[in-house]
Amino acid sequence: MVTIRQVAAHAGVSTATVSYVLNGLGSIPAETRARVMESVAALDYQPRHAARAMRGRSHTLGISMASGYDRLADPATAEILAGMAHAASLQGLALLLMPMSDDIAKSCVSVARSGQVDGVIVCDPQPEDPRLTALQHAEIACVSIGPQGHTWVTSDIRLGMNLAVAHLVGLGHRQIALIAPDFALAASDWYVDGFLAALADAQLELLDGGIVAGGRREADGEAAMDELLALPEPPTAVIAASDELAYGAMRAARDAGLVVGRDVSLMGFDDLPPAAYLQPPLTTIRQPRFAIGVAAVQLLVAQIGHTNLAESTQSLAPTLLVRGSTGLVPPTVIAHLSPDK
Amino acid sequence: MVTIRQVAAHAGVSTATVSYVLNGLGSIPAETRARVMESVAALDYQPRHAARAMRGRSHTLGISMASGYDRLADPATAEILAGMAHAASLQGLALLLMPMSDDIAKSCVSVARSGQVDGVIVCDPQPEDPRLTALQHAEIACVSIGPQGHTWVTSDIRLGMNLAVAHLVGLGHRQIALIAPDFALAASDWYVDGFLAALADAQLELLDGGIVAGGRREADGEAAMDELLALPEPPTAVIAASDELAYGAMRAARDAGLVVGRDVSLMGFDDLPPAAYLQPPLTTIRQPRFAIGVAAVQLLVAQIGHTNLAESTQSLAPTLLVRGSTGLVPPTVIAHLSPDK
DNA sequence: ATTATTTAGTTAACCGTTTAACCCCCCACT
DNA sequence: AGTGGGGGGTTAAACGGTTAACTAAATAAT
Repeated sequence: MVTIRQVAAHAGVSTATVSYVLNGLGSIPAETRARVMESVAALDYQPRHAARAMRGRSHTLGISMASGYDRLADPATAEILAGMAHAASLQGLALLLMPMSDDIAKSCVSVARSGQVDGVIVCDPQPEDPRLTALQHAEIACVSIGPQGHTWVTSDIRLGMNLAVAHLVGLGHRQIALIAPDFALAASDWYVDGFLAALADAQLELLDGGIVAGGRREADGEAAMDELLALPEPPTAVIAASDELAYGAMRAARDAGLVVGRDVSLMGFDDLPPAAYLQPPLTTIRQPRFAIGVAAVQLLVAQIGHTNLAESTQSLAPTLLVRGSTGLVPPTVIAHLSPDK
Repeated sequence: MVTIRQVAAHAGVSTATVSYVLNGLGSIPAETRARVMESVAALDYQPRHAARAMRGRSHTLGISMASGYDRLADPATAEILAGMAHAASLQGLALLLMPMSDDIAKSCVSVARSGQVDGVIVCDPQPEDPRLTALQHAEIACVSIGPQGHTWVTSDIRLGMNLAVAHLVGLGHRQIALIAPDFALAASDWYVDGFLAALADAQLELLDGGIVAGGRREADGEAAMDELLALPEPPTAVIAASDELAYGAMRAARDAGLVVGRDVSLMGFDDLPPAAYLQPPLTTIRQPRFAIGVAAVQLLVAQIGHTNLAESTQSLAPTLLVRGSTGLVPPTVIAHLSPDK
């Protein structure tokens, strides 16, 4: 174990000088600096992280998951994490997947208060998430992934809905329905609000029964689609608030004898890995997950430096991915409608 | 910032006593113990991680990625990570996504030597991976995900191949081909060896041209399948060494006018998220990714305790997932073959 | 009755850096 | 000659725990 003292002795200077050289502080002439660096190299010196962390910061950001680390296996979460890891690495920061006990809020705060991390990124924040209140109370820098707490970053769902509706309108659709997301989701209102706003933008009226309760799982999407298809005036296009709902909706449509993309258009929301492999490939709104991760790190870093815990939020733009599940509004439907109106 | 000294003063004992109580060491009577714990609670004391890490271990395991953190976005990697995080959390260990510079091997070793982590899990080890040699040279505990280095854990590819071949043989197939993986993969030999061994087990001969060079991407699988279908004696069943190759192979088969699962059977290897959503859903070999992550942590922890760096490897069993892309060998082919033999 | 052991603690020396405060020497300026 | 000011360092006090070594009293063993 080589210490800074040994390096100092080897270079014939004091430990302070070595420290200054290593941290680029103080006024050290090039000649001394070179001698010290030589000794560092010769002894293969590596400063102890724990010792430096005792004074300054740990240069580590914590990641807190809502319930268990099973969520990490979710491709969407993984992509956000990749963005965070990428951004952190660029700044020379490490990311810590914080260990957790039964009381997640408590274990999350204690890891932060122990100084092992300089701040925390809260993933999947629940409404009134106890982690957020606890972190805030302990005055620990934190950012949440999702609209919760005082500093957060999320996908601009409203914009996504606008993109989706605009795409369908551009294809001639006038009767567009929404399969709503799980209402337990923090951003669930945004889907509905965004949908309604987008309809208004396009000067369309909401179809009777045009918003149907969805949920989270594929089966929910299937049930919702069945409901929509049974409507007296069924929609020609359907937006599912998540890809997973769309999977189910697609099955329901197919089971009803409809060809998705021709007889009825269907859009997802998320762009999960299976989306491109469905038959037909799913037109969807891609969430800017990697960018969300990057932004979260940047926001957190900014917050750690300055003690001003000013609110700061960021909504990142999703993008439209046109694939095969959406198409021109079927002429038969138009014919059926023309005399109707 | 509450320190151990303040707790000691509050409880009317020395700091040593507080430390012993907190770590469950020494012989402290229940009465004193209780008094100390009360003070800890009253002052809301939280020991500094850096200070404890200066003496003992950091109770943190490092994760090193091959090139960049983009790999984290890969669902397969994510699932392994979830397993690691789960296992680590159970032991009260944190997982650190180590920051990295251009020279990954160097930055990986320096983080470990700085004592920020007690050991490293090396993901996606390349043949002759510089990280492994460097870590080993620095005598840092490490485990790799994949057959490389002295301690590793991986999926039992040979067993997987056996499962695959056995499944197809059970369906009556006798002419089975393999689309080989990227030969840059550390375990690439295992796929071919396992396939050959499984054929031998079933007392089948290798088809002429029955092993075709694959690769990594979907397009490679497509090309490989085209090649197989053009064979004078085409296989009735094909095993792709990865799901991604299978996606391409499925497309090629469909383009050739074949119904996968009826005219030709196709199997993947991995079970990635899209597999279940293909048309037909892909029969595949599910890699025990979560379990691999768990095992990696356990192996690493075992290695950290004892300084004996004994070799220790673990191959975890994959499982067969029967879906729609495999079926009974087509009768026409049997008819065609019967007189042939 | 004396010695050995156990119990219940205390004291203080670390662990390896950082950094505020200080020092000394040399040069320039008045 | 005296003074001021920087360059180029050094010294030593933190930082907040852990733990080896020690003490004092109580209990057990001989």
